[in-house]
Amino acid sequence: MQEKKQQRHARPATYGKGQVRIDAILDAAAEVLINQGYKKMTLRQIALRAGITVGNLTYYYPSKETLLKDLLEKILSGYLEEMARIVKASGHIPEDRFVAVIEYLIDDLNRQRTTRFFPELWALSNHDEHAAELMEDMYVAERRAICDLIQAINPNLELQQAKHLALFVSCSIEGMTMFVGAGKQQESALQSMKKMACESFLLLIRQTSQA
Amino acid sequence: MQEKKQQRHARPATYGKGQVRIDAILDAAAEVLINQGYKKMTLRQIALRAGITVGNLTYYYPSKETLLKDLLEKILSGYLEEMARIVKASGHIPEDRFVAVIEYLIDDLNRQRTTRFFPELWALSNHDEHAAELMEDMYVAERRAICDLIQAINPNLELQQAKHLALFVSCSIEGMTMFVGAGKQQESALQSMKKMACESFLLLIRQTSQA
DNA sequence: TCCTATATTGTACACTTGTCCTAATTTAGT
DNA sequence: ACTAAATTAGGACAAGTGTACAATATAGGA
Repeated sequence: MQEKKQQRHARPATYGKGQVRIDAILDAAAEVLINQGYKKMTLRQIALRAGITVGNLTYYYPSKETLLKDLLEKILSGYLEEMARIVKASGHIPEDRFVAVIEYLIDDLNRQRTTRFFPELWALSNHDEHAAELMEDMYVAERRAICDLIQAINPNLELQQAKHLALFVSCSIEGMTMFVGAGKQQESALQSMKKMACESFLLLIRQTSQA
Repeated sequence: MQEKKQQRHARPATYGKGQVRIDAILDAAAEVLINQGYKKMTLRQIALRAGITVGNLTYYYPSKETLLKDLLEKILSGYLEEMARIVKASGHIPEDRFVAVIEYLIDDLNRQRTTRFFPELWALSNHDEHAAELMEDMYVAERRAICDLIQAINPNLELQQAKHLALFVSCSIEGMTMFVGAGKQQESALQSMKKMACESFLLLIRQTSQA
């Protein structure tokens, strides 16, 4: 039962000041990544946004690689925690909980932070092994949560079927990132997508039968 | 009835040699983009892969921006042409044609070229206006094709409904890019996704009623 | 063959990148 | 106040970036 510990790659900050700095650095890095893209996410831009010097930045993060690791871990774990919160907070009727999760995920596309970050992550994980691992971990957890809900809705499903359904559901929603939400289509489209997705997924889950 | 002309941004090549060079440059650029990502898509890498010098490269493309334009236009128009070919080649029963298109799009995810290129494009279009326009043009055309098929399947649908359905279908498939196909999940998952997608989409199209 | 536009090379430039290093400043416990 | 560790600033570095340009080589019609 190994717990995946939240390990920081930054220099361990002993004074309070250092801890604040590290947070500021990661926040600044996230802003730059989201507002300007990974290509322009340079140490100097991050330092500028964080209000410190490059020298100070490299004191906490001796390499850009470690900074990127911490940044991705922080952002991704944020999404996972929020997801877990939604699952817990929703009622006890499986259908309702499923719909709550779907609607949360789709509503999240209204945040520019989301619609800009994930394509960067996907592109990054194409050629960055560590980014790929972190991304995989997050989606595995997301699919597991969705899979549980699916099995609660239709207990007759085999595990493999439920897993494939969860994968399909996850894909369908992630695919909206580039097209729906923050500054892309009209608001009505997002509402329409939500309705369509929920109805379509529930239909698919209920009517899928054992092999 | 304006025709969007396929305009090259490269220096017009008068000799045959020049035309061959431009093709080689774009092919090399595509390879580098797909194999190493946009960040490493440098003029020197492209020139190396194309077997020419940087000086020669900048003779045809005086700026990296124009090279990127031609590259994206070439790749995207390739996908659009292939898509149009599939639509034309499929039978005359609407359902069959729809399924053919869906299956083509999903099967295409078996090409690493596809699963690597599109995330790069999505990330690029986050902060590159021109990339965003080209991408939008392609997806608009794709959705129009899907929308036509949807209306053929269920003529009772209002245009807006059909458009939203097409958007949902397109999103669902694009979302698979990061998770299914070339070196991601097992082959069985892709087959399962194909089956699920077709059944689910057809169900959704048939049962959606007028507002 | 010769000649001119085309194609190609090699080099140079100004700029940005991540990383490194030393000196100065600040912190918090004694 | 003193001190040792932690933090910060500022500058330097080599490597890599896109771009510019003059010199050379090649193509293909006259």
